[in-house]
Formats: sequence, C-alpha cells, structure tokens
Amino acid sequence: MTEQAPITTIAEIGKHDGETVTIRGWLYNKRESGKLIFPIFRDGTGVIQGVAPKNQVTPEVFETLHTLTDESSVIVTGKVRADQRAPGGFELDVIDAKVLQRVPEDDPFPIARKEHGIDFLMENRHLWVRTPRQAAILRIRAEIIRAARGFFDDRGFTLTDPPILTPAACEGTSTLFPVKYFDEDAFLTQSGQLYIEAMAMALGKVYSFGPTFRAEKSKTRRHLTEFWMVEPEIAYAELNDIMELAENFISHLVQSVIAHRPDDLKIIGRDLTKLENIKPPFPRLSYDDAVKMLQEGHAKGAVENRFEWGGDFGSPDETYISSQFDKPVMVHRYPTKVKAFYMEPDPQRPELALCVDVLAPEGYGEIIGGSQRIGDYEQLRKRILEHDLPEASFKWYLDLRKYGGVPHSGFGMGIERAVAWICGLEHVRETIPFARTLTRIYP
RNA sequence: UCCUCAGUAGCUCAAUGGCAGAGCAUCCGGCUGUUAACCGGAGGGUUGUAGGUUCGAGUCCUACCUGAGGAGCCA
Repeated sequence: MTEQAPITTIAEIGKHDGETVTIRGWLYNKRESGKLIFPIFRDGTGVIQGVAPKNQVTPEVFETLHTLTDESSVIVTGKVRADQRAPGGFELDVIDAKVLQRVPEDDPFPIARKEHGIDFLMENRHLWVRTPRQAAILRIRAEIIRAARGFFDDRGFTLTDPPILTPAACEGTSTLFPVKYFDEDAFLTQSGQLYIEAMAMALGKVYSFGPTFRAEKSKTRRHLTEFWMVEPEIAYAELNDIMELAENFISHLVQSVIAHRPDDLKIIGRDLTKLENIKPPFPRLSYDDAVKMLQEGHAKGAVENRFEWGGDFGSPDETYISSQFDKPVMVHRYPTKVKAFYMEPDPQRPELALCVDVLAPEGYGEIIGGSQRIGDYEQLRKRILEHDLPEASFKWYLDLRKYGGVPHSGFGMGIERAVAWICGLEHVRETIPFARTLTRIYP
C-alpha cells in the first residue's frame, strides 16, 4: 500500500526528521487510549514510540496494531517527527505495519517490564537480553573489548591466541574441566599465560584475548566457570613496567566507555563521577603496607578478622583495602608462598614475589593479576619440583629459559569483572551473553 | 565442601495452625497524548518432593531436591 520508504535504524532515525522511513524490529510495548494507539518499537539499536490515531491510519493497520502482542516481529513504515514528549526526542507517525510473526496471546513473551527473580531471568536469558538494560550492558562489554584490543594493537603488541585444549595444568589440575582428546585426557585452558610467554620470546610484546575455564566451586557474584581474559606479556619487562601498563590500560578502558557509550551508561544508571577520575597514576601499596592497613582496620572494628602477615587476602580483605581508595589500587610483592610457582622472587627480599594484584574500587575485587616471571632455568625447575608439578609437562616451558631466557612480565584481566565494575553491576553473570556458573549451563 | 536464606497462579509476592489472595501478564469492555498509562470485568492453583505431628498443615517437625547470598579458592 505504500511506496518503498528507505530502511533505517532507530539509532539513526534523528537524521530523517520529517521523512517517511521503514524500521524493522519488534513490538516492545504498547499503550492504548481508545482511538489512539502508542506502539513502542525496538530494533536492537534503540526504542521509539509510534503514534497511530484511528482516523489517520487505515482500519487494517489500526486493527493490526490493536491486536499486536509484545515482542512480535514487525516492519513499520512511518513519518519521523521530533517531539519533546518522546524520551528519545523523536516519534514515528505510523503509516503501515507488517507483522512477520505474531506472538500468541496464550503463550505471551515471559519477560514483563516489572520485577523478576534472578533464577527466572537466567532461565530466560535468551529473551532477557532483549531488554534495554541488558542490551546496554552488552554494548558496553563490546566497547571494553574493542578498547582493550585497540590499546594493545596501538602499542605494538601482536595478538597471539593460545590453545584452549591443553595437555596439563598451568597451576594444578583440581580446578580444570577435563575433556576427552581422542585416547588422551586433556583440559580446557585456565590461562593462556605459559603459552604467551613463549610468544613473547618470539615476538617481543604480545597479548591474547580468549575464553578460560575454571571448575572452581565458587558461588559468588564475582565468579563464572567460563570467562574471558585479556593477557599481555612482554619480553624484558619488569614488575614496574607492567604496573604502569596496567594503570594506563584500565584508565583507557574506562575513558573509552565514557566517551563512546554515554547513552548506555545512562540507561544502566551508572554514577559517572566514580568513573571520570579513573586516570593514572593509581595508588600503589606493598603487601606489607596492605597488611598494616588491614590490622589497623581490625583495631578500628572495620575488619572482622585480624589479618596476619604471610597469608593471601580473602574477599572481605580485598574489599576493605579497595574501599580506602577511589581508584583501583595496585597491591604488589605478596609472599612467594601464596603465589604461583612461576613468579620471580624479589632480589631484595626473596620471600616476596614480584607480583601485583589490581583491586577495583567499590568492592569489585581483583580485576588484574600479574607478575614478573622467573627468568632462570634452574630456579624455575626447582620451583616446579617444589610444587609437585610434573617436570616432563613443563619441558617446553623450561626451554624458554634455556634458549635465551630474559626477564619478562605480564598480567591477566578478567573481562567480566572489569565490565561489572565499570557498569556498577551486582553480579558478573549480567556481563556476558550466556553466563556459565556453578549451577547453570542452560540456555 | 561449609554456613545462612528461600521455594504458593505465567511472573513478583501475601495469607495467627482454621474458606488460598493481591499486583503485573493474558483475554473482554471503556478512554484521542499515553510514558512501568488508567478504569471496569473474566479466566488462571496437586502451595518444590516424600514422610510425620494434629480434629485440621501453605504455616510445625524430618529428609531430600532446586535456587539465591556468603566463605574458602580465584580473574
């Protein structure tokens, strides 16, 4: 019934003020007032309200809109009109609406615009992602990934992808997902680090970006069994070099989201004042000083248990430390005993490892863990044996110290924790399209 | 693995040990500027499962199942 109108998206519709256009999407919601219908359409780029007065559209179109059910797919043609009453600034005076598939009323779209429990939402994650808040979070995640890759690409790093199927553990097998690899046992990777160390010896500055898997029985707002990590590794870099890299990296991610996704930050209601000052330098805190801070906190009654030097921080400890700062805090030089076997000891104090954890503000915990790696063959071999690791499995890793070993350092950042912090979310399960947790692998 | 809490309509939740209810969603009717629209009406239930106590159990007890929050471990 209508001549061909140009197809556009809701995000771009402001460029067509006064013109007749076609958008292709879904019915998000509908309000009716007798002879006036306000259908609200979404198309993945945004939401726009349509207006259809009974005396200005054909009886067929009015009836179509009157009986249209939420989330039915629909192709709508209408005239774009700027209107101050519209949240997005524009409305669409509907001329025609073609329904591709109508949602049956006896089995309506299950996600209402009112409250739902988290179990119901996760069970319907494939539909939950259609809601504005979830879509905004996923767009911010995409921006963080884009910014992360751009950061390293622009600084001369080469992207090198480590394997996902691995023959042995990086740090022990208890938390690995086993898989059958023909007649052998293999595991899903829990970190690409050892592999990108090899790449750093070949290419100098490298990074990886990919999924990692941990079979930890962790049931908290900070844990997934499948999550994505970005891991830079640099030949000839020492601890201070990667600490500087880490603060520049995190600042770049935050500032990129502020610059490129302001509308999405607004949709999710993020407090921008907490993000705007995320710029280098970040506070640096030695493990020794962090312990003192925790002990003073205990004396003041702000920390429940008195922390003793030598242990690793628990989640409440990290939350307390990070709450003392309004930027991420870099805690460095933990006791060697509580850290991974491959970390270089501090030459000044061999009981400490040259490592750093970056703790995000607002209780989001550790988002980055990194270290300088052991550069000496004999020392690394000794540590592998001390940790009861099978030397044969690490032959190739030891080779890196046999054929031109150098000081080198790197870190890993969990994407989901970074997204959760930057978005100010309660739980990391909303930061990834389909979260895998201890109790969920559907849908 | 441990601790705490919760399972009642499609969803979110009420119901002193005594008739199982409301809001939202769906359907019908009304309304020409609604913004989670509003107003009137209708349909919708094996109260997670299995036992037990009791004249009587959604409610109390036991076990189990499922989920949530936290601890430990980690990013």
